[in-house]
Amino acid sequence: MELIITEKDNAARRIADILSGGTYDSTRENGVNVYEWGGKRCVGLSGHVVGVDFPAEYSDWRDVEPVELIDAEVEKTATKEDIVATLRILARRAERVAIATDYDREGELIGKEAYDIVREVDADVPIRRVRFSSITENEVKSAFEEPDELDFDLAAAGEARQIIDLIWGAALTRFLSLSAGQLGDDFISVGRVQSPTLKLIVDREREIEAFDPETYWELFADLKKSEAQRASETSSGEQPRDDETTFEAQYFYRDEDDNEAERVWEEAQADEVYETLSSRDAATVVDVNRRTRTDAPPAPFNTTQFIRAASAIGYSAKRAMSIAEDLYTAGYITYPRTDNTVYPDDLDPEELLEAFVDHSELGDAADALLEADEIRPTEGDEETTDHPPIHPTGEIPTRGGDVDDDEWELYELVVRRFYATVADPAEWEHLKVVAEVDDARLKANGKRLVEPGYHDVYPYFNTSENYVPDVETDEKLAIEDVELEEKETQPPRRYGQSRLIETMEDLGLGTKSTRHNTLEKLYDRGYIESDPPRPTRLAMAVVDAAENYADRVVSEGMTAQLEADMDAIASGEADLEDVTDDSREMLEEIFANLADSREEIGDHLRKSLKDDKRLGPCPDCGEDLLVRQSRHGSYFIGCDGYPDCEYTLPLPSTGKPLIMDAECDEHGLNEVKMLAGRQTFVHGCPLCKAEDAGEGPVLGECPDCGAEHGGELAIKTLRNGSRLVGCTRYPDCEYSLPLPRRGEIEVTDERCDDHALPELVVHSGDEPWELGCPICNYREFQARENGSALESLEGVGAKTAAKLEDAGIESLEDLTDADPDAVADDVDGVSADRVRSWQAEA
DNA sequence: GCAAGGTC
Repeated sequence: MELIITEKDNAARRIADILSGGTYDSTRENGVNVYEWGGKRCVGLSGHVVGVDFPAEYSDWRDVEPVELIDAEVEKTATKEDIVATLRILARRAERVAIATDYDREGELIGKEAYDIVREVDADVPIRRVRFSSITENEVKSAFEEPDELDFDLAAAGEARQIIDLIWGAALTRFLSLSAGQLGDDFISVGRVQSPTLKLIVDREREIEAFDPETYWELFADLKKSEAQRASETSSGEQPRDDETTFEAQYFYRDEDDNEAERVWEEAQADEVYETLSSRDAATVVDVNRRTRTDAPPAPFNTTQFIRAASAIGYSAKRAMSIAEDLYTAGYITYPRTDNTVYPDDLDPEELLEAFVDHSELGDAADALLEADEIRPTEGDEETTDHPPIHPTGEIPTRGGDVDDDEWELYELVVRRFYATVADPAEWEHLKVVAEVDDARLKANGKRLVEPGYHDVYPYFNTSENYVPDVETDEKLAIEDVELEEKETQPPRRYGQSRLIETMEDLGLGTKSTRHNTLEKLYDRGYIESDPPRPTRLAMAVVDAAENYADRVVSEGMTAQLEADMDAIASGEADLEDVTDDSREMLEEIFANLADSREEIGDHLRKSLKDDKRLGPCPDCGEDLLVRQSRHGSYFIGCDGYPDCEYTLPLPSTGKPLIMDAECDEHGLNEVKMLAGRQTFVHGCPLCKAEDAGEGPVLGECPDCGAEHGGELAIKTLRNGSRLVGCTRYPDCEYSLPLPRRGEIEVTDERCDDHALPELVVHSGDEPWELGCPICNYREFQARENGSALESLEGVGAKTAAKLEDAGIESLEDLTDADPDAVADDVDGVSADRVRSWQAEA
């Protein structure tokens, strides 16, 4: 039996189809598809099925100094066990093996991983490598007729990357996370690709923050071609429409470098020009310049250009790729992850166009394109072996049936881009007119699309025209209206997602398959927010720290060097050990410098984390109000002065709060926006909102003002639907407690011994849960949020603290009262002696 | 619970 191994199931099925002439049988082994025919079996991997990692003894972040990771062993372990197991079973029965993974570096490494798995069960079976850059009958068949050998050097280049990325990423990520005490879900990550990408965003933000706007003036005049002149030109003698004779011209002058400049930097000078222009009735045309420009059709889609085009019609990078993935899996478009911008020879554009001619929406354009004498597609700069550029397969989905509207929209984009690549160039006519008023000059730039060319089939680019009438030199134009506009220079704009992805590609950061994921990662890590992405203070602190101590990891130079090293490994000029050893040495040096600065770095990071949550001063005590999250996931605003100050404000139940720059005039608090995808909305000042609260059932006396003024606590519902327990004397008394965002709240008859408030039960989902007394509930939460006091003890981290809490020891007091032996029995990995030493410490 | 790279 011959075993054929591909990179993914989809490719396995298509190759089986081609090689078997459609006669293959499909079976499942271990939940993995296997395609069988005439003595052959074809199975698809799922990309990498093994991954690199450190041995288990390095997995506890607190027990291992990050620097130790540098020289730790790096193991390969199966990450897709079912596929690895299936591969082993199939390999045992194979007499020959063909590795048919993707034709690029990572494909070679994935092939090598499969090779190693096969070799474990059979040391002798012949293993060959077949390479093809698109899954078409010709390419696949000829590849299998001339099998080649696996390129072990190329695979080793990929392995070097894996090892270096793991060591640098893990060691520095752990160092920063530990220095700031950010463990668990909120770790602070660093990596060869994510950090330089983050630095791009942070650098731009620094420019924006440092930007100092300057005032300047621009002058415009409406010029009108005289009626008489116009009439004499129009043979029919009919009056032209007014908007066809009037056009806007802008004042300009020559700067020191003899370039045309429009901005006037001195007000006095602007006024002077304004006077000149206003004092005359007419301007004289001194120059007319007409030229035609050819506007070439765009190159075929690679991943980046597809994302860019999708983003121009309103799709985020993530959404665009997810839809492209679905269209690919369903067979409507080719593989969406590609660097290639040159169609392969196998692609017959005419044949593909013919597939569309009968289609109700896409047929006319295809018909028109087929009328051309010769069809020659455009080519981009990048010709690679990985996959063809993204194009339609010729299989057309039905709109509203096979695909929904969004999917159709992106499908149509891919089809029309293909159309554009085989369409004619467009032609523009540019007309530049310069007119003079005394020594002041005005110019107008007109443009007209004279040959729409590819724009007819690809309507996604801006083709708006700017009308300037035909005029002749020395012609007099009436000055109708003069305007002087005061403007300010603008800071540079933030990068949008697609612009970032393009820049990453230019800098060589990430790959076609990972760039959009890297952006998502930055969002997940709390480094960027909103779209276009804006960096958080945390992001700025992380980039600062990296720039100061590990410059390499925030520089695109690390990737450039790694690429060069990988090329050297691939060509046999270097080996994996040389390259990884050098890299380890560099990281050792970085850690030598980092050692003394751990606290300083941690302080800066912690401070920035707090800055990201700060809204302004607490109206009760003046400390900072911070956005916090309750144990149940809902957000609210609490005071940093807790427990001395128990001031809180509620937040809406939908979305994740984003603190905006805008401040409330009345309370001096930053306004809040709730990020919830399409339902994102601006909540505004949370204190203003709280003042609109509606009241529900009364629970009992207000602990703040009840004794003195008779205030009572009630469940209140705000206009936006969020709830809280607040005082009936609000706004005179601002005492409040948070409530969960979801579920019905039941007020039970049982009362809390400490606070005399009723216990609350929340009904949401299947199981009602006991919230208990709202004061106790909030105190418990605060204890968690502020970190357990137990963590202040020598050698107690979040994990141990949690274990102690589970055993009923929730405070230092509980600990000193406890019997050390009983604690040691209850808590795994804690000895009675350790408990005694904590008791002494407490 | 670290990275980046495949794939879903």
